[in-house]
Amino acid sequence: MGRSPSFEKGLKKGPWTTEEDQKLVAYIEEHGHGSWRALPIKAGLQRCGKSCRLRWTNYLRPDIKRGKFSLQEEQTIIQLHALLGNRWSAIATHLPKRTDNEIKNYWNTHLKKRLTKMGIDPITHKSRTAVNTNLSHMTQWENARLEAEARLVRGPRVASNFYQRFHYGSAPFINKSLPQPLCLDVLKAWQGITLSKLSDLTRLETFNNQTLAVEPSDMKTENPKNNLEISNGSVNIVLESPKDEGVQNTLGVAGDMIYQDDYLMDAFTNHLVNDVSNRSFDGGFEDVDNNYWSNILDKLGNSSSFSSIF
DNA sequence: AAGAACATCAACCGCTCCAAA
DNA sequence: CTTTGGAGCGGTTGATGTTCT
Repeated sequence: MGRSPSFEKGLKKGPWTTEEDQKLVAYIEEHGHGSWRALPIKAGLQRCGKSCRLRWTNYLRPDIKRGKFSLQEEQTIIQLHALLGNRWSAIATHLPKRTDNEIKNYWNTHLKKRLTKMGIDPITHKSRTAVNTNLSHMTQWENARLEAEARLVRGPRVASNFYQRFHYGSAPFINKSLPQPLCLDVLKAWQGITLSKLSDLTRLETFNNQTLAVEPSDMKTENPKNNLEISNGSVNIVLESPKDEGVQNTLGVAGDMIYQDDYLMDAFTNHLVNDVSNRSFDGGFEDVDNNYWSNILDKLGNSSSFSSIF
C-alpha cells in the first residue's frame, strides 16, 4: 500500500516552522489542497503530503477552535465515547471546530484520568466500585452522573423529567418486574442535595455552565418531606420541574438547563443506587411494607437521621 | 536552584478503507 | 476481479512545559 514517509528521502520531519505554516496556508487558500501527495512540491515545502494534511487539518484550518474544552464539550465527549469507543473522528463530527486529534489527546490526558479517579472504568464507562462505599458524596454524584451520561447515548432513555412522579404502592414492593430501586434512588439523590447544602448546590451549577446561585431556602427539597405525598398507602415523590417558569425564575436559569436536569434525573433514578436491592437494610428490599415507608417519612423529617436510612 | 518526575499535545507511524484503473 | 495508491484513522512517540522534591 501507500509508501511510508520514511522512504521519502530529504523530507523534513518534526515541528513546523512559522514559515512553513505560512506557505501551506497561502497555497491552500489560493488553490485548495487538491492531492495531498502533490501539494508539498507545488507549495514549495520539504514535507510529505501526509505531514501537510495533518498540519492543516489539526492546526492550521481556519475553522478550528482551540483552547480549553467547555463542560458541555466534555460531557459530549464522555457520552459519545461511551457509545462509540475510540472512534475519534466520529466523535469529532459531533464537536464542531474540534479535531479528532485534539479530542483524543484530551481524552487521554484529562477525561480518562478523571473517570478512573472517580472509580469509573474509562473503557466500559461502568463503575468499578460498589455504590455504598466510602466515596465522598460528590464523587458518588459525579460517578452517577457520568454513568447516566454514558447510558444515555447507549440506549433509549427512560422517561424522566421533573414532571415525573415516582409512585410506589404496597403491591409493587414485591413486584420484581418493576424498577424497584427507583424510589430509593431519588431519595438517595435527595439526601445528597439536602445534606450538602449550598456548597454542593454551587457544584451543581457546573452541570449547567450557568450561574445558579441558589439559597437553600429556595429549594423545596431542603426538607424532603415537603416533596412527598402520601395517599392510599403509597408514597409519591414529587420533584419540581425546571420547565415551570416560576422555578426557572427562582433558579435564574432557563432553556438548556432542562436537558441537564433530565440528565440528573436519570442519574437519580438509575445510577445513584443502582444495586440498592442487593443491599441490606431492615431485612431487605422485598420485605419492606408500608410501615417501612412510614419510617422513612419519619426519618425524612429529621435530616440528621436521614443518612442513616442508607 | 537544580534535577527529577509528570503532564501535555503536536506530529509521526502503520494500518485499513475504498475508489479508480 | 485484482491491483494500486491516496486519504484518513487510531495508537504512540517525543519534545517541551510545568510541578514537585
